[in-house]
Amino acid sequence: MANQLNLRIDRSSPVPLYHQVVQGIEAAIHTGLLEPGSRLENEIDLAAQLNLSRPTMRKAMDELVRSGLLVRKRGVGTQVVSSQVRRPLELSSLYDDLSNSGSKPTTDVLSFSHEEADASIRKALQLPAGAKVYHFTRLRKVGGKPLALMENWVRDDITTIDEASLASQGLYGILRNGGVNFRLASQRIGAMIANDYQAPLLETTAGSALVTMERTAVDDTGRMVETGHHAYRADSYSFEMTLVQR
Amino acid sequence: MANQLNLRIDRSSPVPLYHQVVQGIEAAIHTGLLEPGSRLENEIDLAAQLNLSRPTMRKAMDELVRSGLLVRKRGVGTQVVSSQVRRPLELSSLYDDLSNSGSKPTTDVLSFSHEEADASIRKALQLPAGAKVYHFTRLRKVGGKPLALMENWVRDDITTIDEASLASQGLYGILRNGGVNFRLASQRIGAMIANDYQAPLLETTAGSALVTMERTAVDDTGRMVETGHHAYRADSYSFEMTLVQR
DNA sequence: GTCAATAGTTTGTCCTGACATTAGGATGTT
DNA sequence: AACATCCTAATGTCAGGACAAACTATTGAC
Repeated sequence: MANQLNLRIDRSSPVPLYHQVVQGIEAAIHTGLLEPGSRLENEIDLAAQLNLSRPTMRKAMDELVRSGLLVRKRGVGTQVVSSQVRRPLELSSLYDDLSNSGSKPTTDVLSFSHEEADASIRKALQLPAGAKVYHFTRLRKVGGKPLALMENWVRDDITTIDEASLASQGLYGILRNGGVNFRLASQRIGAMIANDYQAPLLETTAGSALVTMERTAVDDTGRMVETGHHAYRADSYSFEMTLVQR
Repeated sequence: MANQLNLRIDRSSPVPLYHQVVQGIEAAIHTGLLEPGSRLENEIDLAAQLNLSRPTMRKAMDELVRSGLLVRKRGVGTQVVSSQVRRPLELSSLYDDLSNSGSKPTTDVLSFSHEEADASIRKALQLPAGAKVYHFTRLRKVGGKPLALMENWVRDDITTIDEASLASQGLYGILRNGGVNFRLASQRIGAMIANDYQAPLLETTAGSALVTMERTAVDDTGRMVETGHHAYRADSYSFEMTLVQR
């Protein structure tokens, strides 16, 4: 008890109250103020201390439980989950992930075209016959070392894409600036052996292991915006995620 | 308009009302009664039709949005997301996944021991020095064909595990019967080349691609219950998931 | 001393009500 | 006819209350 979460709620802020609580508790956990395994005060007292209603407090805790930071148990209380588990896989691009982790990614655009979509791409993006798409292949490097080989198809009725912008920023950044609000993506992760085309580009030998990902992203209007096949060097990349039981 | 969702709410059921709504809408989507892209009626009317309050209706829709089946847009309405995207990766075992998809998995227990945990396992499971764990290796087959090679370590202060039960059911089933309530798991997915030990067991050749997964699972009391390294034949298995932007 | 009934605490569910914010269409003016 | 403005409809946020269900710990009985 005496948690003293040091939370301050700014009612004049445009940020929703429950989200301010989420951010506050997240910060408390990350700074170590709330230790793993420690119990929080009960919802009603916490809400009262912050002059919030219980539903608002509960909504905040719901989010934290969903993201795996807290664990609730009826009749017992709410605990900070033992740390060491990572954040869930987010709907972000490789470029963002690398930038956020302090690296400076670079991109080589290996091919670029604006062409009519073939049948498989039309199916993946749910486009009518004759629709055109941007089709390009990129090589992503970090610290001069190649990490990923990416081939993508993007529908062309949203924003224009050119080779120069692809070389200077991530695809998702371009699309977001073009007004796309991503909502969800479905992806499949597997493995394959590097072939003679991939191996020299990724500066590895044919026969080495690659992690593969196929992804299709959907925006808030339900349109399939982008689909792509990516291949990563297995010795440099893996997908990390946290699954939460509901 | 006139959606006629055919939902029936049973107020005497122990299943929470919002969850009955979730199940009903899920069923409507899967049976095609609600087509991809179609708009739902607004929350207030839907709630009124089912004699529910709006918060209850919203809670149901929140779940569906979270799982990626619906998309909401303020001022506009709620849409069924274009199908073709799959369900999110769930906290379940390979055994369950295979059983649910109609296959009949079998398990060969290659090794089994009850031994003192070494330093790396103690760290992964957060155990004190001298603690003992179950350590075993299994080969999972479907239709007689090998699919996965799995090595696991399980803490021994929860339930007893023996070779016979491992051969007849999945690890998560054993642990659940032993009273473990899983809450979350963190896992990493990557790739590797089959080595001389793995290749013959998986009936493939050394040098072929494998998908690897390392997972640590936590129960509702915050204890690390299980950790393991798995290797799957890349030509037979891949991880499929849906990411939802919040 | 051991076991079962009980009381209290905490989260889970559900309700009614209110106002804010946003998107998009309708309206009116230029 | 083109444009800006207003209005409407829908979701987003927040409050306060009530009861149910589950777990803990205490109390009581044998």
